[in-house]
Amino acid sequence: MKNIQNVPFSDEVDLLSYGIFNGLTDEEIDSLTQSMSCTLHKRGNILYHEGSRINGTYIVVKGILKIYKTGFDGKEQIIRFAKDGDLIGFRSTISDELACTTAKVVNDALLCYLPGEILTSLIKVNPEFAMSLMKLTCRELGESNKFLTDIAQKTVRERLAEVLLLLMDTFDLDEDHTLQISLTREELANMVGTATESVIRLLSEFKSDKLIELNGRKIKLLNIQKLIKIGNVYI
Amino acid sequence: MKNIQNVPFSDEVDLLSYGIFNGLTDEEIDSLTQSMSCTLHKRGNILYHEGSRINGTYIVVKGILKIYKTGFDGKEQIIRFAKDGDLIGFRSTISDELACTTAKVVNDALLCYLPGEILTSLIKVNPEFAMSLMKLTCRELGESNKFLTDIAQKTVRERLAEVLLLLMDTFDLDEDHTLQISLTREELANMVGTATESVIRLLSEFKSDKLIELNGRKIKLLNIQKLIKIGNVYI
DNA sequence: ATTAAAAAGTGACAAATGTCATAAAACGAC
DNA sequence: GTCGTTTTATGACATTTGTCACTTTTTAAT
Repeated sequence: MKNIQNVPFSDEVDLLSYGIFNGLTDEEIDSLTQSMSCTLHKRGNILYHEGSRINGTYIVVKGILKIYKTGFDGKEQIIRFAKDGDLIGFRSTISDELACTTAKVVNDALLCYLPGEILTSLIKVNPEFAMSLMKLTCRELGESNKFLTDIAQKTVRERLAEVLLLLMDTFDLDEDHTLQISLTREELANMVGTATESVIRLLSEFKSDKLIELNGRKIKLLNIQKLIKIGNVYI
Repeated sequence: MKNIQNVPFSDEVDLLSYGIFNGLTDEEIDSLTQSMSCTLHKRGNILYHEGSRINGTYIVVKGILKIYKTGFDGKEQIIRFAKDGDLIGFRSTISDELACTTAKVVNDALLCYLPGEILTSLIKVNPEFAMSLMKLTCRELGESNKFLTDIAQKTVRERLAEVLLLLMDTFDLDEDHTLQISLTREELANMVGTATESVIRLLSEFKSDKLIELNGRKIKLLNIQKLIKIGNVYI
């Protein structure tokens, strides 16, 4: 099992570079850094399962994870991705519920674990941090509600276009206008909320329509304006 | 315009009866009560619109509101209902974003408005309150993600059964096993995420199958076990 | 390099759901 | 109570989307 590997030098992780920790005093940062334990995780590794008890939060220092729920028939629904600087798992810790999602490593990741007591004591001691965390959660809630509405009302075609744009916003394009993240067709389907075959067919259509270019899992966006129009994406 | 009516006696509202304010000191409660302004709102009244700036939160003392988003083609998607003891609007206030939903009165409501500065100062001064509010938001986020997955993966039939059960949990049944809230077919459709006609047809089916009884907008649940099974609702 | 497993792609078809048109019923304002 | 409006209901039909079966291609492990 070399899927997880301990990383001793947690002090080399600069918490202050992540906006969320901005309001902390030097002592608080030091103490946090001491309480953290950092680990390297390989692609495919599952950090926690839906239904398990997590008592803390992971800071994503490097890498990408997908956060998904499993439907009653076993199909995944990807809720969001977590990347550098994101916190994961704190929702369950704070709400004092079991994990309602599974977190799986998509790109090899360096993660730092912060025990729940440290997190909650920090919330109680530093109101600015509490406020930041709350802001974060509220924004996430806003996004979740927006996506809920889209899934309920938009067609698969619209949602696929939207998801491509969302991936562009989240992971950027390289110099070649290619999405910096590569997902399987199934994973795309699990974001869009549709069948894998539908994604395959629609991607081919988009390709025929010169909106994108496909090269294995690499997707190059050729006509973003048109994608925005197709996806009915505003702002 | 008698849709809104001022209510002078805000001190008659007992904040402590709402769990969220439990951690507050007597002085904090007093000060909150002084800062509150309470109003009576008639059915149909809109408290705030999606895209507007709200700078505060409303405490629902009595009544029911629906919280919904409007899709790009004007169709409503109901996100949740707010009832006695619920807080609404604080998401935008805290995340410092425009309202991402509209709040409309479904059953005449008594609402108390708490200005944003009071809310944020309370968060900063009382960590226990901050924690409660965060817990609330995290739970809401969990629910939103769950519903997102359901809409993405379940059939309309399953979702309708689920929504009926959700309404049962939220608003209870009366002695007659009838849902204590009455919604139009269109509103049900806007919860389920489907067309009004589909809801009408499926309700008729449920009725034929002796799962429910219909009497105008009153829905009587005859076979909850079967509804749970149809909706694939666990726990 | 070889090979097994996973992923991508395609066609045919079925099922679910939305749309439109229209009629009947219920509701609310006056 | 009456009238106009909204809601509910129903049928016919089109469209979207999912499912299944199968082939080809890609990927990853040895």
